Amino acid sequence: MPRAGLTAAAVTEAAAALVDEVGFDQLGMGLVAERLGVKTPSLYKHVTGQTDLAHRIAILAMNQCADAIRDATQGRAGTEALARGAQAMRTFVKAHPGRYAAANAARPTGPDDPLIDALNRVVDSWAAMLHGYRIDPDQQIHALRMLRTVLHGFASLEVAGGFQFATDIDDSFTWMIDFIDHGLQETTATPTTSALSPAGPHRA
Amino acid sequence: MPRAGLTAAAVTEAAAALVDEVGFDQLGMGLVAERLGVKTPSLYKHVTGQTDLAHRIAILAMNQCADAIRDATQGRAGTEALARGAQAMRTFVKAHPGRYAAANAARPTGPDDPLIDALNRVVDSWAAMLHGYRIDPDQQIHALRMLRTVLHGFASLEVAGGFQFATDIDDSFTWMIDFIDHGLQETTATPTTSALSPAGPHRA
DNA sequence: AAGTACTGGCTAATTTGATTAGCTTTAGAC
DNA sequence: GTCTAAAGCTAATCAAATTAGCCAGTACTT
Repeated sequence: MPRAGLTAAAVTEAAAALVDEVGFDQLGMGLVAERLGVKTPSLYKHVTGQTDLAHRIAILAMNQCADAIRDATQGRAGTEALARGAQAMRTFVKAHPGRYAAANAARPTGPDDPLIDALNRVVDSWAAMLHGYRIDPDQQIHALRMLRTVLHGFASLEVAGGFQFATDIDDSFTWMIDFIDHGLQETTATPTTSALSPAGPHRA
Repeated sequence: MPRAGLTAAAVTEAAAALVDEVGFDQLGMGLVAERLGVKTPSLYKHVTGQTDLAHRIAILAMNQCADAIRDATQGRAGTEALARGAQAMRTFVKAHPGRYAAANAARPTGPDDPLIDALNRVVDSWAAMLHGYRIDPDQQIHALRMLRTVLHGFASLEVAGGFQFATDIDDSFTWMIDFIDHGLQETTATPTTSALSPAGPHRA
């Protein structure tokens, strides 16, 4: 009987494809093994267990997501980079809902977890997109967190089927990104006082 | 041997308290039973199983969240309602991370699932908050989705420990809400052309 | 080409946790 | 006081992950 010739990476790929189809919460060693034409215990020669496998899917997902964003924003800046980066992110998540869910569920195991590097690659891409906006350095961190919040929030809600009417969702997304874009431009252009805090964040 | 006097609601409450402490992914019938001073199989007299229990936690969570937002925004409008409602939401999620996670994981079982009502109560609150902004009816849906996106995204990232530096997170949140508030005011005030689409969403 | 060590995959056994079956006794109605 | 429906219990069942230990295929040496 010939061998399957598996490897940790191959198992991870198969599992990632699986969760994209059946949902992350349906991940099981049995299903992965079946898909690879192998018996369940064989998987343990390549991954230490289901937890490890989920963690590997998360790393794969974040790196692929980072690649997609990088490719989409290469050589662009400001508004255009934001629009393309955001679209790339959303497209990736819609195409790979299961591995995105895995990425959200994963927790770094330590300070040198490759998952952290992968996450940082994504965040760095967004930080780069913001450079085109000449934002006050003090506000960079807040703008970056808002970007993460918005992109993660939208992807997360959409994947979870959180939006009632499937129609118009594309419109809502571009509307939202446009809203952010306008606001970011005003952040530097128009000193304003805030109604929420005495000296609002929109000051230049 | 006296009875524990349990009920479906009591089991749900105990389970909700449990997941807030140990995390939603640690939910288990054994832990819930132990906390109630009862043997595991006894729980099945009140809930049909773990899936049902998680679903009940989700409904409880959404209703409590809706209550919190309603109480915080009663009689307020516009900027103030937005600021208070958003803070109420965030406060609730930080106090009850486990049940919020349960709410995110839950899927409605049918068209008349109480979970849908609970979700709608939250969304309605936000829609009410937006009324203070005199937004073009065509854009209401987009603004509402943005609000959901932002509030859910932030809560979700924060609960997951997604923000690296714990300091400044309060500042980031108010900054972000302030950013949204300014943008929403401009949405009606300043007709603008969009860089992303020929006729942008910021038109009046 | 044969020998050999390593490694991948298998079967069988173990463990953990959810769920079900069936019994016993309480709490409330009459 | 008795009677009935339901609450809680113990014991049994089921499903899925994981572990133990065996055997064969691969690759490397000579």
